[in-house]
Amino acid sequence: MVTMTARRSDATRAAILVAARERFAADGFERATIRAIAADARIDPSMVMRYYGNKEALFAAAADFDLRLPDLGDTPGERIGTTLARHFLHRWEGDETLMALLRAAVTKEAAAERIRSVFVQQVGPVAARLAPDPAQAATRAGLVATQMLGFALCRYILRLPPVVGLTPEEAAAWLAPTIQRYLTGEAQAG
Amino acid sequence: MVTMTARRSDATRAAILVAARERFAADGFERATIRAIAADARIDPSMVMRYYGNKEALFAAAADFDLRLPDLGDTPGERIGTTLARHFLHRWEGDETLMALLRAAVTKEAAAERIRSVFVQQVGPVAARLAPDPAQAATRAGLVATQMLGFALCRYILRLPPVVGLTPEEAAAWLAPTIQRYLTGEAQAG
DNA sequence: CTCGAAAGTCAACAACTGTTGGCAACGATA
DNA sequence: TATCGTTGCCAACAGTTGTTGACTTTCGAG
Repeated sequence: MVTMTARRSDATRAAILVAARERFAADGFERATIRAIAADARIDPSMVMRYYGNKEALFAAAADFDLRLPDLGDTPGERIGTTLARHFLHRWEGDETLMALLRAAVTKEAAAERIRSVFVQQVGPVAARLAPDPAQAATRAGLVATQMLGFALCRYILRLPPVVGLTPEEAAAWLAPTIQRYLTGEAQAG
Repeated sequence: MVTMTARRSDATRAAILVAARERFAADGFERATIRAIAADARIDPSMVMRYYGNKEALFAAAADFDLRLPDLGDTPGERIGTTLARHFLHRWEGDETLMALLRAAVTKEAAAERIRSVFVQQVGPVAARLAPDPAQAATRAGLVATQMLGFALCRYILRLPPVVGLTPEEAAAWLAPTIQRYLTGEAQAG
């Protein structure tokens, strides 16, 4: 048979991945142990090794994700900040992968590199299309990253009470003008 | 004699603290080992335990710091954003303690709690004095935290190239209007 | 039913961790 | 010089970690 048949172990593989994402998101890379992940998935630790090779590769599989930025082609210029702010918030609220990646990125260079590549490949092009000055597109994308990652850091990881207390709508309303200015506002000379 | 005399071991204590700050800043709490810190300080690991008790207490001693926010009493209202942005940047550029604290805060609840208390006790009062609406002072302080910690995260930890490439003056120029608006701008309803 | 690969279990390994207690060298005080 | 607290080093502990290999069980194809 040429077609890829579903293996009997697919359920186990998936359970490992779910447990790994949860543990990496909650504890970071080094505190999330293979034994704890295996216990959550109700299997033996050695199965994790068999199916994913080692801890690094397991993390790489668990932290694989996509920002899924919208096209923005038909978005009116002045609503870009609001649209992007809402999208980022929605993405963070619903996917543990992002928390796993951010927590690990602080102490694992490989995870930091992945975050960098996500911003270069996914936020960069958006900024390139919207920035009034192509030469500063990368800087503008970076500034957007500082605000969005900073918000996620304070809300989901550090859990600063005033930031946790904001509703997604309130948060988007505060952040939108910042994103809008970083992307399309006048350049700052310093 | 009542006055505290300098102990012969003060130099060692200080060397341990310097090495600990460097390692915690570079590697985070769990990857910074007592053995590595002791090696950097050119002493035996057991000395670290004798002088600081355990790893938690060593971290607490190494991560003890003060934001040293300026008074802002005689700062014209419209220059508050610029003044604060510059102050934060200057503080981050010159003190490894902040990096050690942020790196550890991502995986250590005790370190996250310390960051929270720093913002409540040091940024909160500033926001309370400047915010047009006292009820929203805490929210405004939290928003300032999202931008400043997010910038530090992207520049010093994730090392996003466009953010690393900014000069302190350029960075302050971009961030100042954001800080200004979060502190003194009109409230967002959501 | 038979059989062999796949799936899962179990025990152990080597390395590393924070931490401890014993013991030697030092240095000021008497 | 004799004494005693201070400073430092060494070796070891107990626990945890990622990882491995041998073993048994399961189950669908022939």
